[in-house]
Amino acid sequence: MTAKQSYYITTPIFYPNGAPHIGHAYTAIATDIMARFNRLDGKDVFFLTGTDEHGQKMQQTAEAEGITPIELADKNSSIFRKMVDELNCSHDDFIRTTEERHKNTCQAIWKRMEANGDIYLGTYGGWYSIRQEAFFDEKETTVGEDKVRREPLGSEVEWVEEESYFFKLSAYEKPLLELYEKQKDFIGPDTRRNEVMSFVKSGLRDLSISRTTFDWGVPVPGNEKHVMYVWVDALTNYVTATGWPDDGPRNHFWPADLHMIGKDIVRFHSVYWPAFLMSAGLPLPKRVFAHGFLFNKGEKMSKSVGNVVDPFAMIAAYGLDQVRYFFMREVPFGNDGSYSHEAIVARTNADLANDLGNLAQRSLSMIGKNCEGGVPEPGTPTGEDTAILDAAYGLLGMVRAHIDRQEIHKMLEDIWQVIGDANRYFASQEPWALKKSDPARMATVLHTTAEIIRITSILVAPVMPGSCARLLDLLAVPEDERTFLHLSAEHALKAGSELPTPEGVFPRYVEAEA
RNA sequence: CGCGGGGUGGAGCAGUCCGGUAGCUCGUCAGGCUCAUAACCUGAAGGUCGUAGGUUCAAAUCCUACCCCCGCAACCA
Repeated sequence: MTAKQSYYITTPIFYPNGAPHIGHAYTAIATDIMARFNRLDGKDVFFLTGTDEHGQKMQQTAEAEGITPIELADKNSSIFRKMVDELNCSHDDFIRTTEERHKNTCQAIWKRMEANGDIYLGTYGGWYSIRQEAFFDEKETTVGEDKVRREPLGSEVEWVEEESYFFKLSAYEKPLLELYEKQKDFIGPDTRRNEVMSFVKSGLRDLSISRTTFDWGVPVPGNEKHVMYVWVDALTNYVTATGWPDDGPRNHFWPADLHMIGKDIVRFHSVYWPAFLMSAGLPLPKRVFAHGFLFNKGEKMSKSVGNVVDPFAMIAAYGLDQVRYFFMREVPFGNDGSYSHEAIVARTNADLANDLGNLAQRSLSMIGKNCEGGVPEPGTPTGEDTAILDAAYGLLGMVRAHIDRQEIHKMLEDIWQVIGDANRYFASQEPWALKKSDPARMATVLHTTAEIIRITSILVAPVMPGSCARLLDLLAVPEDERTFLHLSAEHALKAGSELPTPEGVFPRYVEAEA
């Protein structure tokens, strides 16, 4: 037996300076689906998520709250951990950048980059706004009639310089462009790849990678006055979790197969990160995929507008699997998308309650009432039977191709095509009429329909693990026969298996009385 | 000339790269069925594909100009 193919996938590490919102949940759900899919497809999966806990903002927030930075990090990191748990994410590790293992890896990678001649000490200068607590590009600032230079929101800026270590990003312009050319699927989707390539072609400046103005971070080896600035610290987490530079059971997972990210951090993952890794002599991740943003009824969510949706509240209102399904089906993955109460209700009622849920209920309740022996014994299949069954058995190949390109919405489209066909098949075969005219034929139709539910439930399990498990329970499919290896006719439902009383898995969402 | 996305039946979208009878989901209307979660099935109505030109036998699709909407530049995926 050959060793399982390994598959390492990551979410970004979340910055726990505030509460998680639906965007964090979106990334986590999508990544979880990729992880679960590959696990069911027989791969040895390592799925990493976590929190990025260093930096000036965390330090300032902690001060404002009168607690220490680590107390703040502990508190907020646990909320993100609770979020991924409630989302039913199947992560294998939850990394925190304040952990000792991470400090070791950061310092090790820093030393490798330094030894390679890519880190030097210089001066970082910029227009700094005390009120905004941020640096601004000179192009963003304007000098008013009073000869005072201001940032876009109007506060005064002053030129501030500090000692900083720099990474020779400029030296990696050509290697990066070669990477994008040679490894065409390094960045997805294509629009993001184009953006990154034009950014790199426009010229790269060296990158400031340390700070002396705060100390909440990983100390720079050999100069403890400095802490590492966000890039090296945060991105390195992906390597930390594999145990590098020490020997360990997870070493073989590096390089990562996929970094799933939001489109706002494409540059960090597709420019800075591979450059760091090249410098440190480490293998590069195979792919970076950036999904789009979610808008609340077409409007960007923001705290000031007050339309920020709390993922916990959303799960409570619609149900976890409904939320997971909705976002993956409604929004072409990689594009921006929009959500609203009406859209979630319409989508989940139509697809889950009416199509899949009702298909299961109508067929299983007929089996329950008319087939005392449990799963009915199928007879010789007709053309209609084999057509729908072949369509179902053929899904895996199509769906796998979509998932390889992170086209999660297309996977669901294809599966729901078969579910729709199965409803039409059921209606055209009229098993309720066959009950009197041809009970043996009825048994075949019911078995065929149940088999479609078995196949689709296994395929949809990455998206809706809980609900699909319940569907498979209703079909009495053994726990160890629920992987993609079992998506063939030879593992079809066995006649005579005893079945529990069917009950609805996807209730309709009914509006509360006004 | 800041960058980017988009304007296709009532709503949301696909189709645009590689021109060739305009498609999907929801909604609406009519019919059917009765196994089922007021569900399911069938059919219909509804679009001069943002505007104006151009290329072509033929343009939603290619070219040119213009109009409009939205996002980013603001803690944040």
